[in-house]
Amino acid sequence: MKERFSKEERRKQLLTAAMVAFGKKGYHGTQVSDIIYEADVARGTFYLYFEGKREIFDALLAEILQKVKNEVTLLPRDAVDKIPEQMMGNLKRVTHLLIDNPTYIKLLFSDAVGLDTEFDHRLKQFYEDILDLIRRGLRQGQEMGFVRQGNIHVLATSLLGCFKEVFYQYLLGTEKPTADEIIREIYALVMAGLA
Amino acid sequence: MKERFSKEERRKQLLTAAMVAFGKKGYHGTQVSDIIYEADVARGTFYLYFEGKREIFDALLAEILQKVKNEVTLLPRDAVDKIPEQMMGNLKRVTHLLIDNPTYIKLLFSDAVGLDTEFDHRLKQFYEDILDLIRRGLRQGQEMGFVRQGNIHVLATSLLGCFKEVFYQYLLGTEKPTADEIIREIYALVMAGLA
Amino acid sequence: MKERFSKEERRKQLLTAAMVAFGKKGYHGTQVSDIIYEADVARGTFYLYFEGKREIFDALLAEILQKVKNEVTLLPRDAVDKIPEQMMGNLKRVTHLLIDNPTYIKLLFSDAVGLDTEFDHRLKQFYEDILDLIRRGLRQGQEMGFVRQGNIHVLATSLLGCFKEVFYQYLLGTEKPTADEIIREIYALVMAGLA
Amino acid sequence: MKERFSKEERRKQLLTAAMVAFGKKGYHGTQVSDIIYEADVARGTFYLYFEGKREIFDALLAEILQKVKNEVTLLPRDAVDKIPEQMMGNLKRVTHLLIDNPTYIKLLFSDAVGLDTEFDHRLKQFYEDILDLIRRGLRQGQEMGFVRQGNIHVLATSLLGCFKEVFYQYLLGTEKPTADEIIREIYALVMAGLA
DNA sequence: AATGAATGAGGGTTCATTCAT
DNA sequence: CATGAATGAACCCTCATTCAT
Repeated sequence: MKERFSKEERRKQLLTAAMVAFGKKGYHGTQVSDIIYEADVARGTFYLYFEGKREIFDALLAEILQKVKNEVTLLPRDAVDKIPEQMMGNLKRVTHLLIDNPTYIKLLFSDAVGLDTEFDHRLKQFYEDILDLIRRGLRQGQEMGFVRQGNIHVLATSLLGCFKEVFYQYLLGTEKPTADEIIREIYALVMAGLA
Repeated sequence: MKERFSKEERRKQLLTAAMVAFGKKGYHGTQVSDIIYEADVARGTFYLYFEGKREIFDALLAEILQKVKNEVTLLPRDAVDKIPEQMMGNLKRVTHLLIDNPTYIKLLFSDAVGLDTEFDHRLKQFYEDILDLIRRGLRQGQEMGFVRQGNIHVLATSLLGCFKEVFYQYLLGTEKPTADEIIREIYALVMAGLA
Repeated sequence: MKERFSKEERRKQLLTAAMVAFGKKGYHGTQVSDIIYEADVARGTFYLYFEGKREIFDALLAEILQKVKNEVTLLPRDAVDKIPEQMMGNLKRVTHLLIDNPTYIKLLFSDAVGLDTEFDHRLKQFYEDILDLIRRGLRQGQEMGFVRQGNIHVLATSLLGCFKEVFYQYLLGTEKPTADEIIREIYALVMAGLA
Repeated sequence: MKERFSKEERRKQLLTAAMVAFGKKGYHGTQVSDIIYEADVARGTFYLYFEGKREIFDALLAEILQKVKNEVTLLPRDAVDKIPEQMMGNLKRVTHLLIDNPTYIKLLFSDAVGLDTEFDHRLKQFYEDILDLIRRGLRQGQEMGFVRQGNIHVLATSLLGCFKEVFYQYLLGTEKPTADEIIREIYALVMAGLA
């Protein structure tokens, strides 16, 4: 029998193990065996804390999504003229969060994608929230005159895409730009396009 | 026994069935049974044409990737001042291809992602090619002075991301912009940023 | 379309191909594909001449068993004092037949064994015939006084075993005695043993 | 859920079930389903203990071969004049082992034969060991003068063959001699034959 | 008489989940 | 609380045989 942990510790331990396991082999490539091996816990114990493989993945993603939101939802509202700085701040914080935790990138951009309809819905909701945020920023910008007119939806989506792709390529490719480079370039693109 | 087809037709028929099946339930959710049911073909027949589920998916993706490339690789080279038009053209053609075949979007942006290492490599190669193309365009733009300096890699990746995300959201979300809107907005963003 | 053969030639051609194939990989290891590839004949053609894999194997074995019997059934009957020479002759002829056609050994002692109940019966019948022959020889030997008393069944079986095992080891092992050595030794064992 | 067993017991139980199943229908005729039905165990349980059908057969044969060796390897070495008795002892013990466990005969002389190359090798090794033993006995006999000169290899093989065939016919035929008869006859053949 | 694409029953193996201890 | 042996539905793939041409 292993050392005793509080319920909460055990859960954390399993979540961590699952993150490692999923990070290595992806959702489908990971077996419950991998997780319990990583956590050094018996098979049955796993099901004491989570309903199954799917659920622990959910929990993991929920955690990550929350962490991302935490870095981002603190938006302006009052001082409208600070929007650019605020967006810059969001950009910075999320970038650092992801660069510091590459496994988050893997799970978010790889394993979570196309898992199943239910999950797609959850992911959609998450991106919807983020997009909403961006759209609000854009609209305020438009009202203040420093953002041009145009289809806000496509615009916001594009911005999100810039951001996501950089991380996706970070995961896939060999090109590993620093957080600062990423932030600077995206900000510049947003501000002035390619010109 | 079903109607007789030439080997090539049968293969096509199976590929089409597979596309439908994968499009409905995604790679992991699809069983070989689904494909042969869709194709109205016996189990053994499937294995006469493909080594297995993985291989038919590969073939399908290869086909899609090729179709995308076909719309895109026709790049400038001589008349440098036509680069913007050319990129616009690429944008247009690929957009129409994808909007006309939403299943392509699903397979490319959802099922193909995070499948396994071997496939990641293939996808990486594909995006690498596209990124290369974009980078070449950007460099020429820089030389001609209408693209500002900056980290070309991140810039190109961002542009790719704008594009991909729009389609990804097209798949996920309820917002279905028309091909024209998509093209116009991305082009505007690229040209001038948000300003 | 291949050259035309008479029915009989085609059948022979298939039997030969089957012998080669079975000889290489054994009954279970051989697929119908192997046989038709070896025979350079289409799949359907095979079933035009034989009811199936099992039947062609049967035919093959029947042929071999017959060949063996042909070398052996020519037994004495009249001139009782010639029995030793006759047995020696049988020994010689069968030995040469098998050493010259090692595939026969493989099929007889390896693939045919334990195939199924129906085949076991056929093999049993074959050995029963051979054993009968040996027993008749032994009985005559007993009457004439140069074979000692004893359980004729076990004795005959043992003699058959001597013989079979030598060939089985010929197949399995690295020790490849010549036909002459084999004949001489077994004959000596039998003779000295029965004295 | 069935009664609980120790891992070792479960393994034994499966081996026993496999022996029964293989004994009934032979290796190729037996399905994993037969084994688990016989063992009254779920499909997955089987694969918890053995890698597959082939492996459990291997284990079974290894066990039988070991049992046979156990009855036989206790050879002379010091008192050379006791060789005949020792061989007689070996003969006796193995005969009783096999007569008491007819399934062993089936597996050894029927199913194990011609299974595949890897297995042929294992079987070859087994017989090689036995043959070695017999050859050693024969050589000592030659030195002491009660075994005549001759090709030791063929001689040893023949002796092994006598023995094997008796059991093979025991399996195949209707003639079921008692252990004593078998022993007496073979011994007599060997003794008188070598004199 | 010959062909070879199509068939589909059959068999093997995996792995998420359960539950008696 | 923890354990890990047992479960069995789910799936994949093979290959002997058929039959339209």
